[in-house]
Amino acid sequence: MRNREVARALKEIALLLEVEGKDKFKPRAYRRAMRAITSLGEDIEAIAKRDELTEIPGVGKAIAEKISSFLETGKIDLLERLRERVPVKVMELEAVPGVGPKTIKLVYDELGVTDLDLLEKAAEEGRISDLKGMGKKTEDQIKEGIQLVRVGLERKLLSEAMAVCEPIELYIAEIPGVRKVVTTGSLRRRRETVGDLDILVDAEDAAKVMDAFVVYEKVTDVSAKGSTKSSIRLEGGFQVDLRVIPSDSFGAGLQYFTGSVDHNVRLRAIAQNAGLKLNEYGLFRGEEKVAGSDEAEIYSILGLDYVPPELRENKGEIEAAQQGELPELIEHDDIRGDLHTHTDASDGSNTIEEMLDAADARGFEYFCISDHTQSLTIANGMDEARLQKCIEEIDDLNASGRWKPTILKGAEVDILADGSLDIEDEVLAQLDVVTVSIHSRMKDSKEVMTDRVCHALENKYVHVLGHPSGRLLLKRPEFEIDLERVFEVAKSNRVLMELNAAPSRLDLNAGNLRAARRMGLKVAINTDAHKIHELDFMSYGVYQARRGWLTKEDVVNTLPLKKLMRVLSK
DNA sequence: GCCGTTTTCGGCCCGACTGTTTTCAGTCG
Repeated sequence: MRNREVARALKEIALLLEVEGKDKFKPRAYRRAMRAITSLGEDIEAIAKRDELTEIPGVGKAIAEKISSFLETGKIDLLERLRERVPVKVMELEAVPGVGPKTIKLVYDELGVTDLDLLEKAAEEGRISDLKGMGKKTEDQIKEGIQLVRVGLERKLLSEAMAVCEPIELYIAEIPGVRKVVTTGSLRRRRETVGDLDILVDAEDAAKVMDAFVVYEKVTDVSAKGSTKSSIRLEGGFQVDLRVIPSDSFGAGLQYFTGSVDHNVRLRAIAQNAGLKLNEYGLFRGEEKVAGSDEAEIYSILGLDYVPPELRENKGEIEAAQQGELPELIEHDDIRGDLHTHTDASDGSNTIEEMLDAADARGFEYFCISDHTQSLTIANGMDEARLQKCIEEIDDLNASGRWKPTILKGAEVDILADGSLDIEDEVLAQLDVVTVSIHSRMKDSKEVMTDRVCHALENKYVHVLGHPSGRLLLKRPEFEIDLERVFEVAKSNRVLMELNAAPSRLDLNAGNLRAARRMGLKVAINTDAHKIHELDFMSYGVYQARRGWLTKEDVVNTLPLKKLMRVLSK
């Protein structure tokens, strides 16, 4: 996937145009296209190949040509020319909090600053505070910002962000006079990774909330404190914004701060066309507020069904909501079991009994044990003989009647270099759920990888393709693979796609899930738990499924056992 | 540069906060 590279190039063009300062709408257009591509979820090269770049909102003929050029040659003429005219490392300067295009232009024009080192030098020498419109405080802020960039402000996994968020929400909830605390932004939309927290508060006394918020124990820096809005940084640089919104505007605030930006821009345009105005305080006709306290009411007045936060990405949810065609998204309670878990028979941490106790405690109706197979030696993968023993052990455990969930016999079988499997068919034939996964040769070319996976899916004993894209969020990109072809082969061989719920994977991504759904493929949401507490990853899987527009009907582990077994008996 | 149930030309989201300003520009979300 080269989406990120393309987005980066467009952003650099936008910034350079802004620094040049000739036209302020052109850079805005490039930024809009950049945002659309960032949240695409589908491989932009595939879209380019289909000649459908201009279907991306914000991408017209001119930008489409530049994207094509970038994909083919790695270059964009305009960008090259801009870099010559404005030889400034805009991307690294822009990363400094508090520094935007205008500041970049100023320090470049007046001080010849072209990169982070020169910016730091200028700040250290006090030359920035001498500039018009700049002062000592701004200079100090820039110095601190440079340190933050150097430390590396990165996004957090959704799971980590939620772990940071929870105690802060509790802390705020206990401030006297606080009526409601909701975290909005990308966390509420359940994005895979989160850059900062946006907390919304309904309280009697805003000032009291602000005072308490900025002295939260883990605060290292207060970057803003006003009467309704404050920003802090936590240890490690994670930013948390807090807003206090009046009760009768709380729903509008929720809507506004949940975003996404593009979803909100569309919504405000719909309001405008209806002679209304939408902002974080409410929906207004002239001076009169027609909605504000209730988020759903805003959608309703604008003629839309309520759009769940996970869908608010301007990816067709507005149109669907207008036509009453939003899918009824899967809920956590729909899940009846987990089809991919590990025990200490391979690289899991808990015994099969411990895992079963945990599954029982979670009220599962069925539970599949699927340890690794022999090629994954590092994970103590099983050969046929050990797997055979496992199968017999599970028969005994089921017979014991000790656990409520029916224990399903499974394995996570390795796909070898040539696409064959590392366990003999006669053993696979005895398993209830055969999941196949790639764990090796992840740098294979797209062609080879796609052939490998498709070949594996043609084995008649295979039920599920595990973590189909192989990515590790913030760590490892997806491997090169033509998922569209994989989906087709899966469909004709009645193979299910896994949505791996591990928060570091969330594999498939939302765009892939939608594509799979469109093709009529069924999905299994699995935790891939290696420890008992990882069974709780299921929530992240459900969030991701919702982001991928999946309904209960699209997900096989919402089925009662009998129906599930019918799906699995190919 | 993009886009259109007012428009193929003429618009382009907007409010809070900060800092450096006596009334506003820049950044951020």
